Amino acid sequence: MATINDVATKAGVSTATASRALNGKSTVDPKLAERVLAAAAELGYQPNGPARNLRRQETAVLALIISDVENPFFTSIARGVEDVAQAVGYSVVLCNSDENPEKERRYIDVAIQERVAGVVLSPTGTTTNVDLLTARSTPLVAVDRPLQDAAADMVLVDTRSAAKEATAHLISQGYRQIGCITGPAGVQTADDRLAGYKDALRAAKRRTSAKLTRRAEYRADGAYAAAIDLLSDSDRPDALLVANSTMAIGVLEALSKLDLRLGTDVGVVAFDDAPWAPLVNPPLSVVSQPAYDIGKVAAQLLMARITDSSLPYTTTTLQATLITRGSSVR
Amino acid sequence: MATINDVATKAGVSTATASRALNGKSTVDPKLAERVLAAAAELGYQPNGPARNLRRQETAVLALIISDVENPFFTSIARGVEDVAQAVGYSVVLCNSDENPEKERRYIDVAIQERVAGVVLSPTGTTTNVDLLTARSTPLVAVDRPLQDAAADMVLVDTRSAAKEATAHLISQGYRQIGCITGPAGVQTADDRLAGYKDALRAAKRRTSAKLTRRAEYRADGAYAAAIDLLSDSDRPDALLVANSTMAIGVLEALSKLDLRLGTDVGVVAFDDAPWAPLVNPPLSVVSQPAYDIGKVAAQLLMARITDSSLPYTTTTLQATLITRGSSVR
DNA sequence: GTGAAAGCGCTAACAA
DNA sequence: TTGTTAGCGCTTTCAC
Repeated sequence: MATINDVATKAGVSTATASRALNGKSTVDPKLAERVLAAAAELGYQPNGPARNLRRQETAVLALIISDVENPFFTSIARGVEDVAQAVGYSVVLCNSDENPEKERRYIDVAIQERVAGVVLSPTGTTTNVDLLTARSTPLVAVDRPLQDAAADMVLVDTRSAAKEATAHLISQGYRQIGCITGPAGVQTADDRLAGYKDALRAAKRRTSAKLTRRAEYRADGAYAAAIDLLSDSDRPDALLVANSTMAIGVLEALSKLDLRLGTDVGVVAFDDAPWAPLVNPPLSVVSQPAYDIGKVAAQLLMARITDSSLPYTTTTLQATLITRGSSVR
Repeated sequence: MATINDVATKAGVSTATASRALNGKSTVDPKLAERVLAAAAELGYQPNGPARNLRRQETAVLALIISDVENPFFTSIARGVEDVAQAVGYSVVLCNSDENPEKERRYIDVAIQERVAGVVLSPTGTTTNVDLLTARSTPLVAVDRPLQDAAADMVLVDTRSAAKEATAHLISQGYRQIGCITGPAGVQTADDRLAGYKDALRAAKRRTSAKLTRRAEYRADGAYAAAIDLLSDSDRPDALLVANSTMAIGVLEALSKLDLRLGTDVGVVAFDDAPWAPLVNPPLSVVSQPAYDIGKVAAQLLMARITDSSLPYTTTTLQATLITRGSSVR
């Protein structure tokens, strides 16, 4: 493994000059610079990242800790973060906390230990402890879910009013008993979507009933069980607001299992416009969240704060849009 | 930022002892060790990763370079890799090459510069240059797609015979004109699936015709265009083998656009058992690849080679399984 | 514009 | 069992 010393020797200059040339500093004789570059190429020189990072006390790496790599919503965020980071020469390391606070904590530790330049985090809970990050003043942006009074920028979606709008849409389509399947209590997006659902019922002077709402992990299987439970009742709901697209899969499976027709027997609107949503029969109505933009904005905020740590903390709230398709029409 | 020196001072020992205690070496007096640990906790000590990596000349990090984060097939692989790595205390950084050889090269550079312990790569092409890795003897495992005579383990899927089996299934179901939509030439999985398709036609003494096959990027939009093109012909195919699940989305959109009924008008079998596959109407028949296991095996091979670099290179070929559902039945 | 030299924080000889 | 010390590869003063 050629080091910068080897390159310097080969080019007949000091390591200092080699370093300057390799980093494109202007204060170096073009002839020398060329010799250094040539030597580096010839030796197949690759800078030693750890050494550089140690010396510089900083890295050009962002950590992106998301709660579920297998959820298209989060991978879209990842794309947004990555595109911004790439453009300014930063790398992104993706860590999957799997909705597991323990794993999340481990990855935060790793991020600190590797001295990453900044962290984008979709917290597993509002109580996620980011003090370690704050203590070392590692820039942090929370996405999708807010963090209780943390020193961090946040990029959120106005998911409560989106849920309200979606529910109001179901009401306007003539569904009478509208239920809701949402995520675990304490997960802000889950609570917000449930709240928005209730907002709409209240606005329409409908009674809300605990019998019509279910909570489950943000996964297909939990949603499947919840849907079976909800829809097996004789007084079953005739429409459902579903809190994300993985859950929607479980709900649609339940419908099919119970021989209930989507749209006709049970209207459905689900959060997240998964690529397959238009393909089911009838096509699935969704609340489309601007996932890519969330990632993009988050990365921009992070880069800005890396450059200038004195910036005030901001919360950006993006809008979601209701896309009505056949599944919410009688 | 407390350093190990601060911890040592606070505990009243030398840095060496502090280091040993922190790393759980047995050769240290339990009393002292305890004092060190207490001091570390009190100071909120977090080891400096770059310094440690520089000194140790190794990192407990694996790089996983995949060609599409938004494809469930690859995220399943990621889960497999991650689970194995976690279990032995390694971190995984996920890099998205986006089927772009340029990005792929950049990430390989990053992996080398950060001196990762090993790389799992789904190469964008067979010609992907991994010489840099080989030169520094960084352990490498290629997944999904083979690498031409590279010093690497490989974990592949017998996708050619799976394609043959899927096509034979379509033939047995009475489809007469079977077409194929596959990925770009030069991408081994794309070529293999096409070859398997032809194998089956040949075995059934059917003529193969270039008019029935199309190539496109492994994306929904490309497959959509290809399907529209293929199915608009008066002599259109009455069944299609589709090379992955993102493409399947495009194909199903095309079917719907052209008002052709899945299964009845056009039988379809697609690669990859996406979570939504059972939900379309009729449910989509698929070739299910053991993605999670690919990742798991790859990580195990990598860990083994990190431990013992003299191991012979192996190629593991896993089987795919045909899951027939309604979309391939008349 | 260039070089000599210090030092980032850590681990691992080597000595005691 | 513990401490002293060198040095991983790099960047960056500082002096010239």
